[in-house]
Amino acid sequence: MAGKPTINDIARLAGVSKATVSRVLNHKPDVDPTTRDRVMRIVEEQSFVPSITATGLAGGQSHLIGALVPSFTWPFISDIMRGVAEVVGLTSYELVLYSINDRVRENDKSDILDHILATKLTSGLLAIIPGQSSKYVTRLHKYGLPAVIIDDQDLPGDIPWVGTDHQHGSYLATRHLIELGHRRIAHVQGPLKYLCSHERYQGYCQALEEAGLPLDPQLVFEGDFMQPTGRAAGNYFFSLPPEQRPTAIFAAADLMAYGIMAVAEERGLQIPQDVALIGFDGLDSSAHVRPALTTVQQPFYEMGRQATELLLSMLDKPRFSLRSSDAHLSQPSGIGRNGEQRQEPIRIHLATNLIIRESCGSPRRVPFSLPE
Amino acid sequence: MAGKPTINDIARLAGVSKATVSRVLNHKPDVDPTTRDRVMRIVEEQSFVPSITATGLAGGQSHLIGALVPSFTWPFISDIMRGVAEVVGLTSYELVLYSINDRVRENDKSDILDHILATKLTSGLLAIIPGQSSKYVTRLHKYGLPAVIIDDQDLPGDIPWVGTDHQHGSYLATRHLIELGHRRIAHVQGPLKYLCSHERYQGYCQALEEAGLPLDPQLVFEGDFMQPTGRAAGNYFFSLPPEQRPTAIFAAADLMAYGIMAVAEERGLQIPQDVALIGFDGLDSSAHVRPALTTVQQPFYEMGRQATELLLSMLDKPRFSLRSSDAHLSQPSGIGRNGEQRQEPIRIHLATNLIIRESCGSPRRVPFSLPE
DNA sequence: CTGTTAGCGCATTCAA
DNA sequence: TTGAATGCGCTAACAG
Repeated sequence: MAGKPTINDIARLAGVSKATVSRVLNHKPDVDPTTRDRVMRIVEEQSFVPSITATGLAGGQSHLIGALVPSFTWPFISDIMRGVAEVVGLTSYELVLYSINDRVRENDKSDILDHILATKLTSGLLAIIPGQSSKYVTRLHKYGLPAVIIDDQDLPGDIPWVGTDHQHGSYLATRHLIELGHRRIAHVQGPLKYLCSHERYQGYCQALEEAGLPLDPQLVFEGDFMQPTGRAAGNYFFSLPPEQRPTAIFAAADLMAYGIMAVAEERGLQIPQDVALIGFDGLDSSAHVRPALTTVQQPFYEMGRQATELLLSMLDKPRFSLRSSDAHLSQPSGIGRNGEQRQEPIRIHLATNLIIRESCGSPRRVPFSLPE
Repeated sequence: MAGKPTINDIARLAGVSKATVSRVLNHKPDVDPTTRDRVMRIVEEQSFVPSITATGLAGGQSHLIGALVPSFTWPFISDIMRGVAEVVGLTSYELVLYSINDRVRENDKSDILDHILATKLTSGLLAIIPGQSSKYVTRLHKYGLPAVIIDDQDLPGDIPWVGTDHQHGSYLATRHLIELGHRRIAHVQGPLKYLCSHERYQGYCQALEEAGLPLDPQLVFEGDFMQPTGRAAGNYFFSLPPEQRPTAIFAAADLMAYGIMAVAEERGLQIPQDVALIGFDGLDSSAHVRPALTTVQQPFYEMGRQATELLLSMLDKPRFSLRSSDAHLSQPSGIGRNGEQRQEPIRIHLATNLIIRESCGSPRRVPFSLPE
């Protein structure tokens, strides 16, 4: 019995058939308690763990879930994966990592999904896949592979989705600047090919509108979430004639805010005295830059958790129960544990958290009160 | 034939037995070229991909490799995983992620390894596991699961290892400071429970000694790689009487260097004018802090690649060949493709790269020449 | 060179 | 409540 004990060994040692061992292992109801105990004792003694491979083959359920991640270039992928791993660790599932190479062409993404579908290794998929590519995931879902999209996507598709409430987060950030007394607030957008960029922009607009402030197109700049476009935005805004210059900037990504900070320093502008700044994402490093950056924190870890729980519940494992959560379900109606009668796709929007630090400063001028 | 075609379908369509299909798929030599072509055509037509699960079960080789990662809290895990994923993507293997929860107690790490061993899901393991815990990995290796340790470890064990040449990297950094004219160079160590902390310290000592500079214990401070201990070190060094104060600091981690920068700023000290600073790790963010941080860049991505290639070669897949590399193999003798006659464990030390930026400044005083 | 026969380790019938 | 048989999709040993 060197190596790994098999179900046969356990059956022999316990004096029962392997069928019975299997029954015990799978918590079948119809097992004599005495027999069950005897089997369990041997199982523990031998620290027997059934082979996932064989279980998968025989049962048709692989007990593996896949995670499709866009390489690891984005810092928050780590946080999402922490959440995913945590939840998966609580179950008998294992996690298979599919990563999209950075240098991959758009078509290849489709190939990867084909591959995932073709190998049928995993019985469910968590997809962190930005922008347009998410449409490929929809196809998976059609072919019967349960999938959950995390955060980003093209259009609200017909596939379960867990992500951030981008609009509300942006609304909070912009509103905070307004409450501090700012009236000329600029916004650096993310790339407009991403839905979330629009959503964040909407939040910005919403706050302005609510406060009765005009939306000045001159104060809106399209970036790409990365530092260099932050610099570009900074240079643009800071070159505006003084009276048209924004007194505050809301950047749709912390990295872009860093770029603005760099430009400000180069030009001798003080943050927050000369211009207030708020970012979006809540990267760890934002607490460490100087001045520390006020930012809208996305609940990445929680996103990973919830998405995994959702997927697991779709896989319909009775031993796993979806925890009550603080999520805002956009469709509060019954989740329909069994996929059959799911009428509308589940979409979970997680709340953001505005972390107020130095970069947005204290109230300036007379803070005017907002409409309730 | 809805769903996924099986090897039976292919066999029928091609008019051969499944054994033959299997032979073709596995590139067996003894197959009639005509037959091979015919089978391949059907395989492509049906875009048939054999089930990894079944292949594993039948062949005893799971075609899965595991990656054990210490949660994702360390920023460079991402880079390592990028390298790993890249190489795995080139093969027919898939990657299973085992992550060690942060909150896990030391014993639980052993449990995870037991779990990995017990489930026998993967046929090889890549372990990124800091410090003491690596001893558990050694056991895996004993039980016949090929494993490669990435970077950190307790003692030079008897297990294949791929990591950074910490000592030489530190040597380069310290030497650079010496060449810039510094004579009082402080060092902030990593936690001494990690071997690499000692190695980095040794590199520091080596450079001092080579330059005939005294090793002043007062200028050595034990940190823990994190920012707060960097602050502590900064406060300590900057409180020293002026003539005992270091003119340069070599921190064994970028994060600790950040802490020093923060303290310097608080005290009105200029970097690099008042004190030069070099970090270790080469985090992306180090290029973006102000002043930009000179640092010893660890080849994380390359580490991931090489470790994976090494593991794959141990798994002895003929279709995969270990690329020639720029690594310094500590044991240049034949690697012994087949595990049998491996006399000594393979240890690959990858070279670091000193990235010179603003934080260490230009030469001060009269740069004195070093012994060749 | 190729087909046939056995399993790999387990879950799931079907009888008993 | 349990045991015996059958098969998941594939590889491997054996013949032919």
